[in-house]
Amino acid sequence: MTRRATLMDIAKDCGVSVRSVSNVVNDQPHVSKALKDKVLASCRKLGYQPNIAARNLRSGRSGMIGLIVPDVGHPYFAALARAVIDAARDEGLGVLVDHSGGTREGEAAALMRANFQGQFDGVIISPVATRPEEIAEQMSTKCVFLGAYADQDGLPHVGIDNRAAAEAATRHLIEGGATRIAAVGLRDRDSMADLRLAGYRAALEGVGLSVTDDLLFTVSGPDRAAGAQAASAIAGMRRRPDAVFCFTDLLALGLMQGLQALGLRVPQDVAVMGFDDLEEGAYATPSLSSVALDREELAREAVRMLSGEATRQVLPHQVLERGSTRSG
Amino acid sequence: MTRRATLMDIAKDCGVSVRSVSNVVNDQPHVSKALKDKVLASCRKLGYQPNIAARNLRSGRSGMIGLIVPDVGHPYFAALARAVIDAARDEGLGVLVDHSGGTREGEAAALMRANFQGQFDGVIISPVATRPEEIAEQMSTKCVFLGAYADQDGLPHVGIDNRAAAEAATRHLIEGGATRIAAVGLRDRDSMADLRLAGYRAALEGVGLSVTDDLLFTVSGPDRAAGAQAASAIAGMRRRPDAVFCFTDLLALGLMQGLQALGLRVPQDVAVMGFDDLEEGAYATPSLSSVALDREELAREAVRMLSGEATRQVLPHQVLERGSTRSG
DNA sequence: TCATCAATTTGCAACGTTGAAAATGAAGTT
DNA sequence: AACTTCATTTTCAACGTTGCAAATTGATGA
Repeated sequence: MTRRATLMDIAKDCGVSVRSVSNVVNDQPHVSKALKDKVLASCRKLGYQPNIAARNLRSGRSGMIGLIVPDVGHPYFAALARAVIDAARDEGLGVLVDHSGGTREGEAAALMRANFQGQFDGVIISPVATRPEEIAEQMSTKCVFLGAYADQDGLPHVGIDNRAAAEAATRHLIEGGATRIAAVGLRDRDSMADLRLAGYRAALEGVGLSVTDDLLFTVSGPDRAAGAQAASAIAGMRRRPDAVFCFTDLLALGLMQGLQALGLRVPQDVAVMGFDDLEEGAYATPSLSSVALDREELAREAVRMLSGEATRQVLPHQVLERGSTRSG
Repeated sequence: MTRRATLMDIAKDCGVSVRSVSNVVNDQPHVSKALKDKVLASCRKLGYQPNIAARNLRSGRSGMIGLIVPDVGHPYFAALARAVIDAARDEGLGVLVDHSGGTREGEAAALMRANFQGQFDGVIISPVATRPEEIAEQMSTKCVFLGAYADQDGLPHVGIDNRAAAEAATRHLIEGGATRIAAVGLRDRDSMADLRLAGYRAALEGVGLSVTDDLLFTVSGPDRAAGAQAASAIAGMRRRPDAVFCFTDLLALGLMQGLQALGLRVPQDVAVMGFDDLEEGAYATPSLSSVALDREELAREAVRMLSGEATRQVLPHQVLERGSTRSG
């Protein structure tokens, strides 16, 4: 195991200056073909690999971005991470992934690590429990926020119009004939949920349906178990809803499974609408209706924003009708 | 926007040498309390953040490891990534995640990026289409292989005994009363699948059941769709199997959904066994029996192995009986 | 032939940190 | 008083790269 070759080794081998080798390696203009060939041959011969740390030190950039999500194991964020990694790759960037657990302390810790860990060329973050202004303030690198925050002016941000999307989703249930529609989601501190709740409200009020508290179910987590729990609560109601709008697909999947285990049919007894368009939802029984967005576009936009000036992108969404809301 | 503070700034501010500041920042022994206090106060005052690139250059290590999986969006690898990130964090390491798509070219490209992208302190990789020796050969960093490769001597490797696990899973189906058991999985180039197939064979032969080719289904991909496709094939068989062993949970989930859509009951008509213990399987209808391993332990072991000497760890597995194989 | 100019190549210094070893200084020993 | 010991602090020189500006080369035109 011998020392890695450096620019100087190549330079000596070729009998040229270190700087010239660097020029070749970095594809600078004004390099003669002869030099280039000679140097590249030598690089291959000696197995030259640039020392990224040195390059980073000198250039001040790292070629890496950070991605902070609540939980990479969660299907939604897994899909998001994939999209971000692909988008970053297209820009020649690597992605260091970290997760926060979705708690305030967890997010604070992840931010610390991001500040400390590396010189990121930027950080993409999906915050849950911490306000973007607060995050931007304590970060030493440019941050782009991914997801859905209402009105944080000036902070770079990519997402969809959650309120409008939730309203459209709820309206879809109404158009399917539902008249008593429950909402299931997180509430506490989660501004995304607030927006979706507002959309749900707006849809009901838009057709003169009243929103009563007994139709609102706050869940304990963003997972299937929480959805299943909501299912028991809903199945046991005196006046059972004929449709449920879940703020995320994972909740909806847990809910569907719970309802069915309790002998209710989806969508005949209860229609179910999710949000996120997880692949898993398309394969559930019945397949889950959901709100979709273009994740790849979302990721590309976020990565682009890290190096650009734009600060706010609202991407389109789409309500997908599948088995869980298909009447008849 | 002013320049970031460096060790030298702190040194000047405190009237001590740069090296002393470094000593404090790095918690070296033999630092007087007075110096330490003075320096730390100054660091806070000037908002000092160490320059990681410089540190990396000087120390020759980066505090980062690479993780290369076929697809971070795949639930199994998403869960794995989470575990690796957690394990790495405990060692003070960050994880740069990349995916290969599971093809030979994709893996080659990911390896290139890993070699180039950064000076990793190590790379953890779950190869699919490329042989570990081949990978180890072209990597400039230490690699630990995650998953299940048969007999690659000397290469650091963590996994379970796939053959034994598959045998146990199949035996579980036999003990449930199945006599005609199909196997569904990838075949091509995927040595993990080979091992599982071998285990399946061994279990059948162990009780005198013959393994016929019509019971072996090769799928086109590692996803639900492929499982659903297998379902049609199986449902349409002249002599239909009474149980199916799928080499992964995702296949099993697609299969179950497919079978049910075709009017077959699981497990009454066909019992289904998966492999991987995805959270999703526990919430399927019926819940999916599967082979489990301790992912956190797997990840910890892999990370540990990057800095250690050990080269081979076989972790225990466990067959979980759930609804999809529960008779009566 | 010589000045001019563009294309190509080079030297120097710095990026911010840490390893190695040397210097300092206080306390203890002979 | 001279010598050792030990904790603490400092000096010096890299680590491998690239920005800058200057130097060299070779060709062109006067």
